Amino acid sequence: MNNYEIATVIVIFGIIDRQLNILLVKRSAEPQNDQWALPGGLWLGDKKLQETATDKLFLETGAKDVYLEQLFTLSALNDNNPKSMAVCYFALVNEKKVQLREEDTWQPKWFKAKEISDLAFQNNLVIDRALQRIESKLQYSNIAYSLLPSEFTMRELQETYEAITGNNYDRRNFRKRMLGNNLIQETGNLRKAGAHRPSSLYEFISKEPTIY
Amino acid sequence: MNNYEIATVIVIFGIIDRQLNILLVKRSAEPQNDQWALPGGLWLGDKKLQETATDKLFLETGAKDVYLEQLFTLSALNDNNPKSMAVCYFALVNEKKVQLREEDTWQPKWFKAKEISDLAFQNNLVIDRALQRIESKLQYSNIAYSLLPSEFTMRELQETYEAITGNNYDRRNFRKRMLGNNLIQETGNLRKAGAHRPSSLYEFISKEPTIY
DNA sequence: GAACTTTGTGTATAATGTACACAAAGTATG
DNA sequence: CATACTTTGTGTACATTATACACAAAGTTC
Repeated sequence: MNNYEIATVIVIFGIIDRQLNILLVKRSAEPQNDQWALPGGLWLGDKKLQETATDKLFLETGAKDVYLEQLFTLSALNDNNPKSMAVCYFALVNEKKVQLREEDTWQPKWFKAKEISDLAFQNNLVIDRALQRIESKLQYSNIAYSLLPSEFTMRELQETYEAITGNNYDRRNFRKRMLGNNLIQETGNLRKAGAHRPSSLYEFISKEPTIY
Repeated sequence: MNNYEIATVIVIFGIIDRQLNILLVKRSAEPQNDQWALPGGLWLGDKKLQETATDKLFLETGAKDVYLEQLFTLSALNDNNPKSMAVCYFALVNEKKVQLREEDTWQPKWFKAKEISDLAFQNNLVIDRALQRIESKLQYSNIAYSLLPSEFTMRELQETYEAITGNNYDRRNFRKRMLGNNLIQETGNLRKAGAHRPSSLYEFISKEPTIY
């Protein structure tokens, strides 16, 4: 009777070498065979939308309990089918904890966010919106917890922020801002890491995703 | 083969007597017969999603070229059908320019936002998110243009803001803030309206919807 | 022309954000 | 084991922004 084509699409962010990366997979099917694209899959209606995205995220990265938020929904994603639509998400994962899927076709790979261009299926639009969203939420929410280990140094936190926004912050002011936000606290532990004063370790007070 | 049920749902805001109102329609079909609900309709895939919402908005209110923004997408809106989903929008209309549809069943009616409760189909969730979104966008965007006539007094603008946020602002500081935002400007026209000094009229510099 | 009502404006203070320099706590080296 | 080295940790002066607050201006009404 009808031929709706409903997909979920995820922009998965990770930080590698102080740079914001996005996970892409290579398509091994028409249309757009052999092109890199955002991971995603069809929604069959057998579970909730968000679960479909969560499952896909786990499949590609093995990541669980990470920050995942809906971005928006696009129609006519596939030019050939006006009844196609995509519900788009973005997720933040700690790249070091992640185990990328290793299989035949559709292998995932990290790409620097700044260097991605000319993807098919409006993927660039989705990425742009995801970048805007992550940057603005960084200012007032705890979403960075999902990119970092449970304990981290102030410097690591700062480098995470800098990777996302592209700015450089003053070390002293950054510390004041973060501690003033009441989002993180000292754990009491120290980390000795070289010929210098050891650093205090911090943690996010809450790891509940902030919705608005 | 499949039985997807894809709907668009719109939270239509208007201001009446300095109070934020939301347009509801009464259902005249099962399920939830005779209950008030957010206006919406099925997406048939014959046009883009946003157009479906625009058309529905026009049908209910006669409003065109108003601010309309996507909120988010919900699955399992209809408990009886897991393959149902709703793409939710919110819109801002100038209540005085609006001509509500007057027909048999499904007649629309304004309700004060604060007094709405216990709607079906997760409608309360949708309204909550719409309220959060409109309030936060008000702070840095021009979306209020859609609630006001093209020329308005500073007081009318302030009352609009107060109706939405529920706050009272200092007249002088509000004026400074608004003029500092570079969103509005004087038109040069005055309005004489009673036994007092006439008021300058203002307009939004741009009426392009601000996306982020 | 006196009373009344709303519009329009400036200034002092508080709060916040930004710029910036030096001491503290370790390790490595001779 | 004293000195050099490197990164962490902290305080203060300044600029910018937000907030509180009072009086003159421009009309209408009586």
